[in-house]
Amino acid sequence: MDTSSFSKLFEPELIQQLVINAKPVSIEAGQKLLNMGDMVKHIPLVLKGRLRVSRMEEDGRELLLYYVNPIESCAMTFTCCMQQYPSEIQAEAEDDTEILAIPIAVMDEWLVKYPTWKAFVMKTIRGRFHELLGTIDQIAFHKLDERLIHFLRENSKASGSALINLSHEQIAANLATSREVVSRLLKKLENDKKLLLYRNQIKLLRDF
Amino acid sequence: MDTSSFSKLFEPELIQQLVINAKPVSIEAGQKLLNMGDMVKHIPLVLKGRLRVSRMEEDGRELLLYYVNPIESCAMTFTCCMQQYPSEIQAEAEDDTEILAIPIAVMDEWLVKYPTWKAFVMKTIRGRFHELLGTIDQIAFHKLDERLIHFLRENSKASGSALINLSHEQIAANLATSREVVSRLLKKLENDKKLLLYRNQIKLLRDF
DNA sequence: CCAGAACTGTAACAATTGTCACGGAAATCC
DNA sequence: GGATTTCCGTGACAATTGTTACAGTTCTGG
Repeated sequence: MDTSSFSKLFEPELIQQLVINAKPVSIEAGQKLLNMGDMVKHIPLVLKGRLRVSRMEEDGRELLLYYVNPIESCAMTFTCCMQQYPSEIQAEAEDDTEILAIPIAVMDEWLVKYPTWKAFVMKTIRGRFHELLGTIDQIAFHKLDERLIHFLRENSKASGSALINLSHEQIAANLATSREVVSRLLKKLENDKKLLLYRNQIKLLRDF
Repeated sequence: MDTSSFSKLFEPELIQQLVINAKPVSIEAGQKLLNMGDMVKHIPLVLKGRLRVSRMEEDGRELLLYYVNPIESCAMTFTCCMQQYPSEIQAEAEDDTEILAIPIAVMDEWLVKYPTWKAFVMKTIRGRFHELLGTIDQIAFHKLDERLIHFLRENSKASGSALINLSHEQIAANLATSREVVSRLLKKLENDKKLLLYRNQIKLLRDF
């Protein structure tokens, strides 16, 4: 197991514990890791790739909450699992993703034992609060065109590329709106020379 | 200091620590406890009354995030203060409120030392995540009329009364919309015999 | 290659929400 | 009591978003 990415984050003893207790798991892009209502059995610690955390309504409408990137974990999972509550969110792999699955029993123990783990947990929770607040700001205070631009920017930043490989349908799901509305707004952005539209792909231009 | 409400929650030794370290503070209704951007110096533990936690845009629009009720604390404060980050939210007293102000230094220590404190912190964080997700659901998936009804219901439940003492302007602020829109929707609800409108007051009827 | 599926473009229209403009009623302040 | 402020009602209109319908295009699987 390659634990080098954690060497600056955790003390050696904790890394030893990680090797002993955590199970490496590979997830293909698009595969579900956790459904809403599931009981959380493991904490995912992302090594490579990216997890998409979202929320879904009964009617199938979805809303992106945040991403979990490498060397990060999922805060909602911490708190849900520590009290044996069912998950209120769903998580799926955005790209091909590798994680360490940490059994919930040990993480509670580590919290008391390893200061670096405690700090990591707190940092993770703070980060997720921050992102949730960002999400709330977006949907409460911004119009759909701004939210779309924000979404495309974030997506581009995360992938490190000006190319976004998503269908209008998928984008609409992330913003909890309809495909037609997204198509309309995207076309407007294309007319304004902000981007180029292809099938299943969007290219952001210089002055996006 | 009256610590009886915590006797079931915390072990005796921790209650001793509370008495030694926590400072009782009274806050009048409407008074600000924390502004956005402030550094957090103390954790508030609510004894009586209620704190309103909200978020504000530059242009002055506000959005209610959640309430902190007696024997609860503010999760965002935990994580902000433990890493010395400025607050991303503001808090003010909804009613006349009494809190215990706990210095941040000790709470970190308690986390390791007292299992009941750790459980309390985790429960608080989970609860806030839950409420934030509820807020997100409301604004992302529900129309304004539903959100208004939801807001009135919550408010009534919290105060334990069918009377709501708020102006249309204040309600609009909580929902991040305009006064006129709220007036319009309230009038519709009144016509539907769901409630009665007075100046600065709303009375919810039987079949609200 | 053909059929069907998935994706995109677009017009027309409906519903919701936001904004402006006012007027009147109720509370508050000298 | 009269002036001023705050609150509420309401009409008219604009802007945004949602919905329906349909056509054309590109991909995919036999």
